Order: sequence, then C-alpha cells, then structure tokens
Amino acid sequence: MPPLADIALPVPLDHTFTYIVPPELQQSVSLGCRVIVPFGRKNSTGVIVGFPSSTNVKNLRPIHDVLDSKPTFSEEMLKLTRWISDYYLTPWGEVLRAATPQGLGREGKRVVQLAVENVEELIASLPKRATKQRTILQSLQKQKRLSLGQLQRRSSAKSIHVLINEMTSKGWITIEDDVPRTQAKPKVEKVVSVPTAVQSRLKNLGEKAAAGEFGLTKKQIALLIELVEMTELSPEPLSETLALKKTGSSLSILKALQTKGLVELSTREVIRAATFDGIEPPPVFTLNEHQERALQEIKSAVEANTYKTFLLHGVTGSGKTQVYIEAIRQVLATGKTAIVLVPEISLTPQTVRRFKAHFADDVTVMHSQMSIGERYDAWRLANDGRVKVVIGPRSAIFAPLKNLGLIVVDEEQEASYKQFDASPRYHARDVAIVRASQTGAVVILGSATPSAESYYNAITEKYCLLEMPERVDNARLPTIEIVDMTKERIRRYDALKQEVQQTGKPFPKRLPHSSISKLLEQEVAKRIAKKEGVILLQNRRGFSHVVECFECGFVEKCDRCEVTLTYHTPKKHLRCHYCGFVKKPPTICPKCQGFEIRFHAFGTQQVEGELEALFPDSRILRMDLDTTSGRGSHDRMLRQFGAGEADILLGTQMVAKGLDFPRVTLVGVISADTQMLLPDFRASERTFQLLTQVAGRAGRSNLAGEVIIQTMQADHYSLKHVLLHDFPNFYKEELEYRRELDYPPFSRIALIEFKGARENEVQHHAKKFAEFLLDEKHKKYLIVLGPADAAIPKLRNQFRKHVVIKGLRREDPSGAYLRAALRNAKKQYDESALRKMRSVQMILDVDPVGMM
DNA sequence: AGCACGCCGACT
DNA sequence: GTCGGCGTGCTC
Repeated sequence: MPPLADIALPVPLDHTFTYIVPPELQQSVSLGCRVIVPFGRKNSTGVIVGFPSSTNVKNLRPIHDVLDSKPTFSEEMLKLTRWISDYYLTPWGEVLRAATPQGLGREGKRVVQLAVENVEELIASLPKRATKQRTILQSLQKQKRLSLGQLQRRSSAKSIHVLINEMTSKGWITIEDDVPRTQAKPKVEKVVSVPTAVQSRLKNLGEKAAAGEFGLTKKQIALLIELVEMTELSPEPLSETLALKKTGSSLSILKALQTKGLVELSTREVIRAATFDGIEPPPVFTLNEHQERALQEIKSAVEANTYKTFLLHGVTGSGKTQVYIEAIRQVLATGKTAIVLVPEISLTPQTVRRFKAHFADDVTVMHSQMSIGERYDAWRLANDGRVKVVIGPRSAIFAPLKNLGLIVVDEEQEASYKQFDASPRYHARDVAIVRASQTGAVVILGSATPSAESYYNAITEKYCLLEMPERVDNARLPTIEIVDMTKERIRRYDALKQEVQQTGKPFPKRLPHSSISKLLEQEVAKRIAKKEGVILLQNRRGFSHVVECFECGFVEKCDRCEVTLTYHTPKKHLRCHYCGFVKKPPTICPKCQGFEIRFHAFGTQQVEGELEALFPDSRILRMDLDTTSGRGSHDRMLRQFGAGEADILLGTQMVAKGLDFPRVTLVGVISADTQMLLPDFRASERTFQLLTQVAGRAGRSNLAGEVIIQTMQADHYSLKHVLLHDFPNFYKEELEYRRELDYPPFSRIALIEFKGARENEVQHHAKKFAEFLLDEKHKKYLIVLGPADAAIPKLRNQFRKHVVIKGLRREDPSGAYLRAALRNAKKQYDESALRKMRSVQMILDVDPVGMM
C-alpha cells in the first residue's frame, strides 16, 4: 500500500479524507502541513492531520502539492483544534480554517480559457438563440482568463456550470484549477549600509583624501559622509528610500558608491505592524497589597510549570491590568510566552499602547481589522518566536506561540468571546483553559463582574480565586440611585392633570413619552453648569416584543423557565422560546390590576432628540455602531470627550467598557429594563454586569461620582445588589435561581436551531431532532426542551425553531453523555431523509451565550 | 458547502 | 432547442 495521509478539509462533513502521498512529495509532507488536494471537481486546501497505515477507501487520489516548508500547525495546535472539533461538534477542517490566518491559502478557483483559434467564426456559427454561450465566448474574447464567478457575473446566467461543461466537452474552452499563489508574503525593504572598514578609512583619511583615494565625485563623497553620519546615529540599517530622501541624493549616485564597494545594498524584511504613536514610558507603579498578593500567587503558579486557572476578581479600577503586566513580565523572564485576550470592543489603540509601553517589540496585535499582510506578519512573528506576547480578541487564542506560559482573558464574562454567527461556535475563554491545560500554562480570568459559571468554579475551588476589592486610586465607590419610572409616570400624570386644571387646555389622549426623569434631568443640568462630564447609557438592543403593564412595568414570565415571554404577532399570544409554553396576554395587569397593557419599544434616536430639547446649549456626542463604524472613529470620539469637547456622551454598551475619564461625575442609565427583559436566562446577570461596569465610569478621581439608574422594575434583585455594590450576594441569589431551574453552571446546554421558509417543515425537522436526542440511551441524564419558536420567530422570511438540550452536571459532569446524545442525534438526522431536504437548515451551538 | 446531474416546464 | 429551477447525490 502506498503511503497515505489523512487530510482535514474545510467542508461541513464530520470526517477527514485519505489521500495518497506521491513519491515526489514524500519528503515534504509532515503533520500540520497545508496541502492542495483534488476534492470533487476542484482543488482545495487542507491540512495533514495523520498518516494512516491502511484504509478501506477506494479510488484514492494523490496529494497535488504541499504548501508549507514547515508545518503551519504544531502538534499542540492540532490537538487543540481537534478538541474544539469534538467539543463543539464542528468538522476539524472548519476549526483549522478558523485558526489559519487569512492569506495562508484559500480554496481553488476554476479559471476558464478559450481553446479555439477562430472565435469569431464559432460565434457566428452558433444558433441565434444560444445567447448565453455567445456572451460567454465574447467575454473570454475580451479577457483571456476569467474565473467562473467573474463569468457568472458577466453573463448574468444563474447556473453557469452546465453551460461551461457543455462548451468544454465541445472543445471550445478549457477549465483550469487555480489555487491562488498570491499568498501573503513577507514585505521587504531595500536598505543601505556602509561597511565598517570604509567608515574607519573615511575617518582616518578625512573627507578630501578619501574622495581622492576612492575616486569619488563631490556628490558621491557628500552622500557617503551623510550615510556614515546617519549610520552612526542609529544602529538600525538605513532604509534606502528614506536615506535618499533625507540627503536629497539620487539612486544613481548611490549605485555608483555601490559599484565602488563603498556601500552595501541589501534587503530587509519589514513588519507591517500597525504603528502606535504616543507610546509613553511606563509609569512607575507600585502594586498595592491586594495586587501584590495576587501577583505572588500567579508567579508561583508560573514557576511551578503546571496548568492552573485563576479568577482575578477585582472591582473597577482595582488595577487588574497592572497585575497582568507584572505576570507577563515574570513569564517572559522564564523564557515563556503569553497570550492576552481582550473583548473586541476593548481592543483599542489605548489598550495596545499600554502593553507596548512595557514590552515594546516583544508584543504584537492580532486583529481582524488588520490587512492580510499585517495579520500574516503578526502570525509569523509569533510562530518564529520573534514576539513573545500576542494581544487580540477571540481569535488570538489560536496564536501560534510556542512554550506558552500564560493566557490572560480580560473581562472573561464578555459574550464576544463566544463565536455565535459562524462555525466553529467556540468560546475563547473555554478554549484558553483547554489550551493551557494541554500545555501546562497558567490562565488568568480577569473581571470586575465574573460570569456566574466562572465564579461558581472559583468558589468550588476548580479555579483559584484572587480578590482585589479596593480601587488603586482610593476613590470612593459612586453613590447609586434608582429612579422608579413607574412612579415617575404617575408623577408626570399628576403634574399634567394640574396643568390641565390650571390652564384649561384639553387633556392629551396618551401620556407624552419621556425617557428622562426629572432627577436625571436636574443632575445633568448641574454637571453641564459645572463643566463636568456626563455619560448616558442607552442600550440599543431594545426588545420590542415584550408586553408590559404601562403602570407598574409588569412583564409575564414562563412558569417553567422563568424567562420573559415574547409576544407572537400572528397568533396574538405570549410564548416561551425555550420550552414552547403558550399563554394569552393579560388584559388586566395581574400585579396592579392596571388596564393599560402596552408594547414597549425604546427609540434610540429618540433619547438624543429629547436631550437636545432639554439641553439645547449642550454638546452631545452619540456613540453607537452607526457613529463608530469608521476606522479610528471610536478612538477619536473618546479623545474628544476626554478633552472636554462634549458635555454628554450618549452611547450603547460601548460606553460602559473600560473608559476612564476623571471628569465624569455622573452616569445615567436611561433604561435598565431593555437588558433585564431579554428572554434569556442570563438576562439578570447581564444587567448586573452592565450596570456595575457603567457605574464604575463615575467618579474615578477626587470628584465624587453619582449614578442614576432608571427602571420600570425597581424591585428586581439584580438592581438591589448593584445599589449596594454587593457582588457576593448577587451571585448567591443568581446561582440559587440557576440551580433551581437547572441552568448553567448546574447544567450544560446546547441549542439546536432550525430555519427555513416553510414553517411546518422547520417544525417537523426540529421535532424529529428532539426525538433523536431522547432516543439515546443516556436520556435519563438529559432534558430536552422544545421545539419552540425562537425569540425572533421569523427572520428574513425564515421561520426559526429551537430545540434545547440540558445535561445536568451532577449526573454528567464532563458533558460526555450530552455530547454523545448530540452526536448520535446528528448522525441519525444526517442519515435520515430530512437532511437530504435542504430547505431546512440546522445549526448546532454548544454552550450558547445568547439564546435569541 | 459546492458542484454536477437529471428532469421538468416555460419560452421562442 | 435553449435555459432556469429544483431535488438529489457525492466528495478520499
């Protein structure tokens, strides 16, 4: 049997593919190398993941080519990606694709070329009706080589392949597989250097004598002298273009010096890393007692060379970053490397500058907004060991660092660590822990408001809990006030009534909507007068399908899931999107017997409008996805606000994260409810986290801070604990609720979504899948919910149904049964007639974060 | 997924 | 005959 290789390919199939290694490639193939293989009708790029000794597969095909001289994936990364593949039930090839920096090779394109000499004649001989064929030939006449995609666009044909194939069989055109070789390459720059011998000779002889000895013209000697001066100034090789620009000399003069052997021209690789201006030397900083203690614990774990996870729980402003930096310093000192994960939203130039200030060229950024070349460089620097610290969002967990000693996951509770919109649907925090445990590294999960899961792991001593309860600047915690908007409405109503009585104006039919309470209005006015900053949080993700009592703010919840019920328009009823529970919407509020039951939808722009009306002379800066889309605009707006060029910063969640402006003394939350009423079991936790974070923005200086939170749910437990800055008790209550309803961390959850254009089909698929899940022999450990409508039951003309499976931790601690059941159900589903019907799409999400 | 193949029906 | 649409099957 010829030598074989198992290749993982980026296709949604649950297995790898076996190929023959042809003799000429046997020297080149090794584990983790990317290869080009024929796959179906075209070529594809895959990764070698094994060398089987035998196979049952018939009709083996040979590997076409090997792309790497040394493997793209180390065995360590293969192991990690394999784990991700198993855990999240994602094909290995898709995981590897996600872990490959862009530009390291893509799928093959099929390129079409003309194969006949006399095209004109051929076109003329075509039947009149063969319009498509004619346009294809004409396009190819103009441009010799066209990819299938390009041809498709040009010919405006929907299905081009049949045509193309037919034309190929007639011998008119040829099709060629073309795997683009235009991969990212190292960028090089020409550099100039003056040999030291020449330098010293020049010094000894003096200018004129040297010119004589070397036989140089005036211009040539002038350039040479300048080059020597510049060389002495900096140890770096001189860039050719820069040197010529500075000296005002020309290339021909330089070449003349080169031919005389007085300068050496060579090339040097340049790194296309984004430059960060304004890097200041790190401030001298002494750690306080809590920081020092945390650091010592981490240091000894790093020295022990074994896996360990810390949960660093530090209140806002307690100096977590300082601890990260010192821990990294320690790791680098022992010759190891580190990854710093930060939420997408916090990966600002400021953040990077902070690390750059300490670690200079040892640190690089990996960011999806970087160009292909930049990303490739960052990846290669890490792979070659030329950088030791990689900082980046979710995907930076795949940084190819060797000898990893530490992974920091900052703001570990952040939802953006979970990829939810594309496969693989992995959670970078959890992958970080697995990577660390596989390689014996230390993990620091840092947060002011840890996730319930991590906190639970810490109090049950799976993680080591490190507490930093004090702010480094000794600033006081802000005072927090809650404004009950239901009372506010009554107050407004009374005021209106009085006004009507006094002025005799007609009473308005509906109460005018106002999202800013009297108290908030007054406090904002005070700050504007004193020229202090105000941050207002208006959570954009308002969820409008909630039915609410206008008077007391009551919202119906599912009896079984304790999740907000959502209003379903066509049937005019309330539904739970976890379990499918259905209920009629109340006509009279069960809590206060009020009559006015309303949909509530908070307009975003509306708040800005109201603010403008209330404070016509103030300068308002709105910061949301719309206003920060441009590169750098986020940074610019923050600088503006920091410099006092605006009075009010109004924004979505992004104003809650990591901003630090001493001039801010008031933080207002327009409505805490938008977050609280999301139909998700994590809604309370999110509310608590968001409010705690945003509260931390107030009073980070000697000025006292104040926080005003407006809500219709003033007695909700998450608010109660925010008010008292009471983290442990919030979690006590939250965990109690999770335990009762078997939510994580007391269970594991997987969400299976079905979507398609015909509702009955979608429902049928979901139902069958749910049955397959329960068919499993481990079903006594598992709970299957649904199918139920998704929270948004119809999106872009597609009906959406959810099936939820829960595996109880006490019965199934490793989640093995849950995954076995999922795997089994998926297999049955794939093998059934259902999968062949492609009108329904199935998406499987293990450990989902949002269940919308 | 991405692609091909086959069959049907519309249009000319 | 030409072409698009849709269902179905396969990829080492």
